[in-house]
Amino acid sequence: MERRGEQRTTMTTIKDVAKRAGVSVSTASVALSGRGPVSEATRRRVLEAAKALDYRPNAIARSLVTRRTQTVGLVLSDITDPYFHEITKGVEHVLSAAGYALILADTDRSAAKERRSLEIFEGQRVAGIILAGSGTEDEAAPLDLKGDGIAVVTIGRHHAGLPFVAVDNVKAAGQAVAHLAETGARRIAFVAGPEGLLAAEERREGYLAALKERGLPSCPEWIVRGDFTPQGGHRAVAELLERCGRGACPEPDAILAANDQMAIGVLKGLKERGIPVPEEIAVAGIGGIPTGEFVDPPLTTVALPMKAMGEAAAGMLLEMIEGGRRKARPSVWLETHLLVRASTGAGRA
Amino acid sequence: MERRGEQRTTMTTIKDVAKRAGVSVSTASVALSGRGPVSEATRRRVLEAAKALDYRPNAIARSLVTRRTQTVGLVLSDITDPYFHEITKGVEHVLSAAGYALILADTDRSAAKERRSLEIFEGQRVAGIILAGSGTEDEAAPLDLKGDGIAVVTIGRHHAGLPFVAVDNVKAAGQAVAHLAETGARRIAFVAGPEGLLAAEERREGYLAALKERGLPSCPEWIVRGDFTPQGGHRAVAELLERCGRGACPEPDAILAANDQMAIGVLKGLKERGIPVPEEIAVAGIGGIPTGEFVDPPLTTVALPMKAMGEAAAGMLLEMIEGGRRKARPSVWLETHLLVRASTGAGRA
DNA sequence: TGCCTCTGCCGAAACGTTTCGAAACCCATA
DNA sequence: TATGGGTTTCGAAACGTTTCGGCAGAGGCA
Repeated sequence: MERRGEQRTTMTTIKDVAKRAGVSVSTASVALSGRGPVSEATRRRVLEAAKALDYRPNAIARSLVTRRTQTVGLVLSDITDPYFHEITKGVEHVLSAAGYALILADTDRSAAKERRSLEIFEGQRVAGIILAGSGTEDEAAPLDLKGDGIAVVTIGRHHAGLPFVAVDNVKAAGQAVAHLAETGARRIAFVAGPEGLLAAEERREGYLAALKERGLPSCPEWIVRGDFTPQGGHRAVAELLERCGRGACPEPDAILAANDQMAIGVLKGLKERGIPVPEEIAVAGIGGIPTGEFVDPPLTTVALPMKAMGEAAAGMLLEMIEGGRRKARPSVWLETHLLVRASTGAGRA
Repeated sequence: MERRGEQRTTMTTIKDVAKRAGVSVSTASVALSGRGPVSEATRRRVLEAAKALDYRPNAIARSLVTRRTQTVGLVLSDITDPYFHEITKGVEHVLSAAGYALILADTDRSAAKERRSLEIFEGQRVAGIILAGSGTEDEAAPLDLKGDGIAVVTIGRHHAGLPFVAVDNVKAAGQAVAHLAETGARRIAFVAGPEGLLAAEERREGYLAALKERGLPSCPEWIVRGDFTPQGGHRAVAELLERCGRGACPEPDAILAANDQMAIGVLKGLKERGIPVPEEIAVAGIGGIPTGEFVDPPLTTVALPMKAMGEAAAGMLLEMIEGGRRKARPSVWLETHLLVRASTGAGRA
């Protein structure tokens, strides 16, 4: 029998309101929504009754008949990653201002959990879904959604054949390399992100392209893989210093990390070894997370407009939901900008 | 007319499944939920049909008739504040494992937005609500919820007459003071949190109590108000150094900040002034946010078990929802623990 | 006065489920 | 062949809304 909970949700219904106001249910509905013609007198009576009874329309019943909900789902790969905080904030602001509820799902970077979350969203009949964070494998699942009338927008997954909000990661990495070069770096190492992750690969590509473009030397030993965490950056710097110098490659005079989190780990690693930053090795990241300002030395980075990305994605989604098919859905590229701080700055040759 | 969206959600319904399997709707329902007696043969046919049609039960319709949803709301005051990240993660994990959807609301520390979020939650008929982050004013609104059968658990708001998960902030501040004293500090300053915020006041109280208990001097000029942000901590240290030394109070030899964010701001301020930490002034925080490990010097802090708090709150809520009135609802206090790092450590007298 | 139009209100149907009581079926027993 | 009991299936009602067609009454015009 599986006798579960007693959630006796006996809140007041529109029927109660109608009775108290002495009108039919349909009239009450019309009066409350202001959708049809009602005399001023009854309108007032209904509103009064609703207030007196503390009536709260049942969104569930409403959705059932209108076949439309005021909820959207946000899927992200790890709510603990600073990258998502501002995104989430932006999304939440736009949605709640429009009267939508935000359902959050954290996939822990697991494709299975992502799939499951999407199923729950479908069950809830969300009006739309925002996919943030990186599908590595399994780009098929989100595509399935297109079938059943759920609007989808992705953030930073511009390859999936869905409308997206993104930044140019190739260019972002290029900005960082350019800046490092301008401050005198000649041997720039790179701490890459997790394999197969789109943003990570693009930044790597941008790094290599920028080296070539500027005629800077490149060396396979200067590229070491991380996992987008500070711990990963910390390990990476150990590996980097160990393998360079004794092999064919000389030690780098700058390190670019594919995200800020790793850059912060790099700083910590260098400090532990007593290597002065930026005098001996300059360090830069990509991301622009708030913490970067407070580490030592403060971190130079290429800032991504995260909050704007969240807002843009939510805005696009709302247009798609409320505008129906008529609205075009222009994906958008947002600009990144260099944030120079001390980790590449003063004291440098 | 306000002609809105075209969200034509024409997904397959249980009726389609029933037709394909050649049974009635009610039989299909029973077969799918495994709730009543069905012959093995029809059960299989129904399941097959459901799979073939990619049937996804409509949670909305289900909720309407069962008068029960599988959603819970989480209200927090600022999703950007690291304090909430682990909490949110813990909550999400427990809920999604139980098949519940998490609706997120960010109040931006505004009582009006909190009230509005709660109204939306009521409209959605969430099964339960978790209130994290600090209601300063307006503790009445959450209490109203008790009326209409929505379970409520608070995190860190143990004064509101609702079941709660909390830490002993007084004791936490005491732990920090004790540690500072043990490392030789005699003149401990305090960067307080925002006025009226419960956790902030308790930590302040704990700081004062601990000073008294250990016979350490206290001085009103050593207490300066912050706002729980790094910028606030940064400003606070400026104010502190300005007002002390020239007045009646000597300069402090340690600073305890009411949260880690402010402590990080304090570190930055001291560094800018060339004051060595911990040699001249030791610094500690309360919170245990990840960033603390990566600032310079790494921050000593009293760690709060944030993820466990989220998990505990979600667990309690589920018990209340599924267990009905029978279940007792024991509020819980979780333990804090000191995390010693360099900001109070080596190099100290 | 009679007819028409407009305004304001109402009843009923529908949305997609679950659940409950009753009908239908099967087989065994009398 | 009837009766009975147990199993399986079915039909209908219900959940709380919105929406649509229609109906009553008021007012305008001839």
